Amino acid sequence: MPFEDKKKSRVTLLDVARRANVSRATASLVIRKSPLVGTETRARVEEAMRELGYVYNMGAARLRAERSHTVGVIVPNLTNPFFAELLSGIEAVIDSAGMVVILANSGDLVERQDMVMRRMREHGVDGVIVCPAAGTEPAFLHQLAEWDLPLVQVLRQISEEVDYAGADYAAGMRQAVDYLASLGHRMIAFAVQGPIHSAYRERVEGFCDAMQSRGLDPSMIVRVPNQIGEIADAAHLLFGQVEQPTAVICFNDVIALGLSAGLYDRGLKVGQNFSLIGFDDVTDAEAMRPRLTSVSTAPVTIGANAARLLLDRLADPVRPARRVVNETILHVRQSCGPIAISA
Amino acid sequence: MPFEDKKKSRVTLLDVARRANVSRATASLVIRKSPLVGTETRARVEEAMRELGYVYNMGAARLRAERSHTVGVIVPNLTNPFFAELLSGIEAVIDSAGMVVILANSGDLVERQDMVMRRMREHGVDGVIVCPAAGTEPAFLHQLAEWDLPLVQVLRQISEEVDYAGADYAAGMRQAVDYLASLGHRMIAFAVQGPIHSAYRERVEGFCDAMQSRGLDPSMIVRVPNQIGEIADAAHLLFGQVEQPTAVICFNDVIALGLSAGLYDRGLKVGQNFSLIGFDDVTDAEAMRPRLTSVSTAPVTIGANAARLLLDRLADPVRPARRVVNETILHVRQSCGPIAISA
DNA sequence: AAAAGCTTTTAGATCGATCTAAATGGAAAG
DNA sequence: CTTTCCATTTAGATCGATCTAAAAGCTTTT
Repeated sequence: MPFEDKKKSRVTLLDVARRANVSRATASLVIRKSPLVGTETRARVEEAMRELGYVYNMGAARLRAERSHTVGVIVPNLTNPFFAELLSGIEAVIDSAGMVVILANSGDLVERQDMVMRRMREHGVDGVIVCPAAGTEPAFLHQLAEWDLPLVQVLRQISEEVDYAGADYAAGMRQAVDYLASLGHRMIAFAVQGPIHSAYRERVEGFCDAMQSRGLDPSMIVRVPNQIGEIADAAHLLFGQVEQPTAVICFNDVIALGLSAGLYDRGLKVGQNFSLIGFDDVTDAEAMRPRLTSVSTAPVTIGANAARLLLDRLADPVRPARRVVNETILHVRQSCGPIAISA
Repeated sequence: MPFEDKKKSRVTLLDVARRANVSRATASLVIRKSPLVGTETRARVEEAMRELGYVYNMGAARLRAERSHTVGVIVPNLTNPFFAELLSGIEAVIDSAGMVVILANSGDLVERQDMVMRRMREHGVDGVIVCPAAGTEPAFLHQLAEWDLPLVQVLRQISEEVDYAGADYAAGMRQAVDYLASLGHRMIAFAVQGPIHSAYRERVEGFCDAMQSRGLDPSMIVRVPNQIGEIADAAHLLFGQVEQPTAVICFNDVIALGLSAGLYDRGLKVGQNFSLIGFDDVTDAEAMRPRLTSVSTAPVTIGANAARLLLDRLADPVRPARRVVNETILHVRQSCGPIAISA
């Protein structure tokens, strides 16, 4: 049994350098793939690294070089599959750039967001991708700029002067309204949910604009509960008004799933005597019956866009702010039918 | 305009110390809440920190103190809502311990898992929570132990000598089988999917044991496609055999959702002339129609358990390995009915 | 043979915290 | 009045990399 085992716990660059008969500085150049070192020397150092099982120490490197190869990501809610997909897109791009993601959940609370942001700074992240909690002030983002912390907003936009990646929600709403109108619907409701933020407003305004430009009444906006199990029971809200809708557009697919169940409970046949459109087009849409027609916002793509935006910003901190707004696509399936049958 | 702005980019502990008329060492003690410093001194230092807008530099601290307050989390697939919930449970506990999560996606590929693990080591994580990719060798985990990297397995277990947090899948299967049997079902199928790992085997074995102990035939195991859209079309696989099942247990809720659609397409009424049980009980289960009876595995809780296991391990690196296995709960809703009606 | 111009290598300072071991000051004990 | 003891405070080394500026080897010119 070798007694020299626990002696030196960590193999350092100095150990590698000694083994390869070069200086610490040269070994450092090899790691960083500098073109300055000779081919033969490089090979010798790499060999030594292998033999000793050397592991690069980011922490030490960061201290000197002021780059941590670390990106903070702050989302309001991890449980929501939509954010999980977003995160997946971010992670893939950040990973392929050789960096890692430090994750945090703001719970859509500005105070927690402040805390989390502080922690990110303490950990020395190179930049942050954040889906701002509802109620975030523009001052918050500008504060970060003040601190020289590169930042990208995703899904929700608070400030025009900061990079942003999202989807064209208003256009998505127009696609949904246009499609329903083309089927003859005139009484179209909009079922909304959750905290109020830019993405929320864009969808509501998109809905109103699209309705009004066709001479339709955009006032049938109903709020449904946040708990998925309670949405079905809220279907009656659609029919409390004087005018009865023949179709409903949902703020997201989860609402669509819930309302679909609620309409079923009331004996209505979705796709036949009532039409339903979802928003986001998460994977479940394909598995619903009838298959859900939904406006796809491609969260994975948005995440990837946000990550690329941040990488570009890191490369050039003074470039002007950019906005990458993804086109939405109306995915027509079976949950809508012509008004003729509906009536 | 003040010209002294860009001079000193970062406020260091030394700046704070000077401002408070103490030494760097004392200021350091204040940050770490050491009881050694006098009350008056502590107040003065804290005041100075506030005035200067001091931000703690983890990177520097870690270099000296050998603790990064960072935990690596490796999951095979972020897109899956189940893992998103798991992650959410982990994040909550890690966060409340004042640490942060570094996230990585192995894509269920052992080579990527190796890469990702290396990166975690480079970043100096204090420990790792990993849901091992299918096909991970026990040697892999022991290697990590060799490196003194504290580790917790979650959801899937590769080695008995390493902490593990999961659910009692076999018991969950027994609950499902017992329930269906109590309704009179004797021909029960099991629809499975995905890569083969310990959680997969535990469910299959649990199913077989439960069936056999009741004298039932456990051979009706069918594999369905991974793509959610294709599952519905695979419903016919259930009826290709000589013996026709009257009920099916699904490996997870996604399959249940898909098969439910497929059964609907074939004109079968789930809960009336065919029974269906899901597994995991993700939030969608409540919104399906008929409401899905499902075995709950509480991923958020499992995640929290894993995180606590890791924290305990960090506190005491030599304690014996523990296993925290969560009880499953059969959540009865409406997707199952007695055999009498089924037949 | 010396000077100039490359390419490659290196010593030593440095990043911002923590740790060790010792110093300081004041109160209590002798 | 000295000595001991306790509570605070501190100087200086240290963690493991990177950076700067200069040195060491080369070849090529003059």
